[in-house]
Amino acid sequence: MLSTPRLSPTSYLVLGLLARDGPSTPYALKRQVAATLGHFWSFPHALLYAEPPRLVKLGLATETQELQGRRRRTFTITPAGAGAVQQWLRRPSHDSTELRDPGLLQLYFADLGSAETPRIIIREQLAIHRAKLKEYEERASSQRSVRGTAGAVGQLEEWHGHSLRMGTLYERAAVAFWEEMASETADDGAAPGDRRDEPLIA
Amino acid sequence: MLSTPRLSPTSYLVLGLLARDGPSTPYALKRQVAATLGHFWSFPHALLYAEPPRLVKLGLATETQELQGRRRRTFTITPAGAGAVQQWLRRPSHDSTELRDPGLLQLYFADLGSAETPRIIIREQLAIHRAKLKEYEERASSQRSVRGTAGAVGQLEEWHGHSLRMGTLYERAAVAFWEEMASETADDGAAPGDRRDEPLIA
DNA sequence: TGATAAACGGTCCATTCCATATGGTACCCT
DNA sequence: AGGGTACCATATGGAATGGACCGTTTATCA
Repeated sequence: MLSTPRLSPTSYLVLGLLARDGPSTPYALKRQVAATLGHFWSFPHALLYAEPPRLVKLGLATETQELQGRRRRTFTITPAGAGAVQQWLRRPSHDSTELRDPGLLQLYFADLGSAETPRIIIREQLAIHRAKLKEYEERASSQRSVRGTAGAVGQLEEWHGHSLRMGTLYERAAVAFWEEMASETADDGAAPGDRRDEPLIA
Repeated sequence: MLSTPRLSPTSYLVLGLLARDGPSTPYALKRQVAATLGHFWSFPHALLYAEPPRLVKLGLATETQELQGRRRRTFTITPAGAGAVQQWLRRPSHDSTELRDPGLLQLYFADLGSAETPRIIIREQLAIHRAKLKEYEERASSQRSVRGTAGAVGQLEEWHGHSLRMGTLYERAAVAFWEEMASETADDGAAPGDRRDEPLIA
């Protein structure tokens, strides 16, 4: 019970989804993830097929399988699994964040290029993240308007908004990051007022 | 020449370090990385031993080996390798960022816990990132004072400062992120004008 | 001085991850 | 019924991961 052989982030992802959405097939998990966390933390679908059986072996979930047709396997969280989630939520994650950003890597080596290289890289990354941020925010606002008309929408909508907010917040941080880089690098003819609203068009 | 079978971020990391620091052993690469990018992008050392030979096979580096003692292998970038780096620096990285943050994952499932769970998680993450930020900034300032006394210090110091700035900027973004989360979740006195951010509690 | 420990430098291995290919199932349309 | 296209799932080969392990050099101290 206490000596679970160390659960991975993937384990908790699956357990969490099973806890929140109820019994699910791996395919359902895959779609959930793709629509939410998948935007910035890629969980390959093969993983989401491989993880639930592991959880079953640990007694944290159970499995039922269709006997005809697609023989879909549906996984259900057990009390032990739910307990593991609760325990995890109470235990602060000291494992440090992995930020694998190709743009950051380029910036790190920007001094190997020409004098304009840093500015070019920064401008590019800024454009990319602003575009993504805009996309999130637009989707969020359309979401809101839908909700406005429909009164009490199901939990689905609710967590959808939840996940969108995560993406939004992350992209907002990224934009802030690159803007800071831009201002630090705006040596020569630096920005006069505020160039924050440069058109995003490539 | 153009049809290199797709170089990975790891490839460019190694090429970039070879370009900047000159001929290096895998161990030297490992130490460089650990002191800089490794803070937020873990490259396991085994990778840094495996990658250079691959680059040799592609003609982007050459290898020499000590014949006695530890039989260290030293790798040197070739003109083709240097060209690949330059080309890469000019090509914007559209591959999206991977942000693998256990804290973020917990936050995503915070509604499965008790009412205080979100606040606890946010407070924890904020503390963690603030501590790291402080550490970076302190090291940066001690760095500066050393440089102040020594006049023209070598390039080593320069890129060291460079890398520190990266860590610093990243942590600053993280702190901003979690502060934003904190302010959004400071419900009890909920946001007056804007209810978009309904409390996460189930 | 010699013995021992500690740090250095590197390799190897079991496991997991990951992307892609591929195979089966259900539904839709005519 | 036939065939096209989503949908759903697994298989597979290569890479990444992280730790154990091993030889070399330097430090410590009796």
